[in-house]
Amino acid sequence: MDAAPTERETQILKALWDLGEAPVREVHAALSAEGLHFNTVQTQLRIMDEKGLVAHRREGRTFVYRPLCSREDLSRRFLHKVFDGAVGDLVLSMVAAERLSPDEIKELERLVAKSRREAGRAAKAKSPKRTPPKA
Amino acid sequence: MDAAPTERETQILKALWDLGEAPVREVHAALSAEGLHFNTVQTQLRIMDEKGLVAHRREGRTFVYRPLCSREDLSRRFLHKVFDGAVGDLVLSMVAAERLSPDEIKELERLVAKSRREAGRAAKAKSPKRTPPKA
DNA sequence: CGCGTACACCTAACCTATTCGGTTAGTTGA
DNA sequence: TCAACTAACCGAATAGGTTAGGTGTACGCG
Repeated sequence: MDAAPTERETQILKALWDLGEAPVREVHAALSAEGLHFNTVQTQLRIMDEKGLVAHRREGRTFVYRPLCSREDLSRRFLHKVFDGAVGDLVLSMVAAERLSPDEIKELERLVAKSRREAGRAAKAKSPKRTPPKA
Repeated sequence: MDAAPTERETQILKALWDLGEAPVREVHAALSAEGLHFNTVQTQLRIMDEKGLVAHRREGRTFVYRPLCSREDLSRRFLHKVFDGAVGDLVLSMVAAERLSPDEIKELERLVAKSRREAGRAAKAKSPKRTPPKA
């Protein structure tokens, strides 16, 4: 995906991240809190398909959609748009903005330490991991 | 600011974050790479003013603008929009998306450790901090 | 076969974002 | 005082996002 998802599209992507892969009906159901018309969701998905944000396959007579844009993609986009790629600044900003509790900060330390350990290995392997589900 | 800045508005905000405070002319100059018409920038700033994304004061005959929306604000918005507020997930995602070098990871560790140290103190004090630049 | 349901597809309507052209009105220097 | 400059203000034209109403078709059922 090259195009940046709009607000609504992001919402739909979120539903797909949870569902992994789903027909319009399920996406619509997952977004029921929004009170959108079925056709609205269907149209959005078709547009997102054209944009390359999602892909679909036929399952009998219905289309089953799956996301082509991950949270990482959005994170990267945001990072460069707002922080010009300075990860450190983003994290600092996060900590400042979210008033993390000591527990949360410990958790962060743990995560960072873990990724440090994995960094060495990942250099050689392909580091799969974060590719969304696939039913 | 309640409204989310659009793409262009984010770009203008970035210029203001760097400039701290500036008249249209300077913002326009800072965005010269975009080849925008002066009036375009001026109009955008007026709209952003109405939206509450920036504020202005008179300096003789010209308006001097300053940002009312910080990087933290956008970070928070993004965090909740995409990760439902899970900071840890965001950081993980960042690390995955940006292929951080061991050095960068060490830097992150340092930042997190520092904020941990500050968290203790901030608990008792009022934790000011949150006021952006001021020329 | 005739009907209701479920779905893909098309299109219209509306709203917002984005970009400028044109106008008006202070300021300055000749 | 007038011409040139600069900046605020107004409005229009275009594009894209968002929503939903219709149409046509395949499917299962009495």
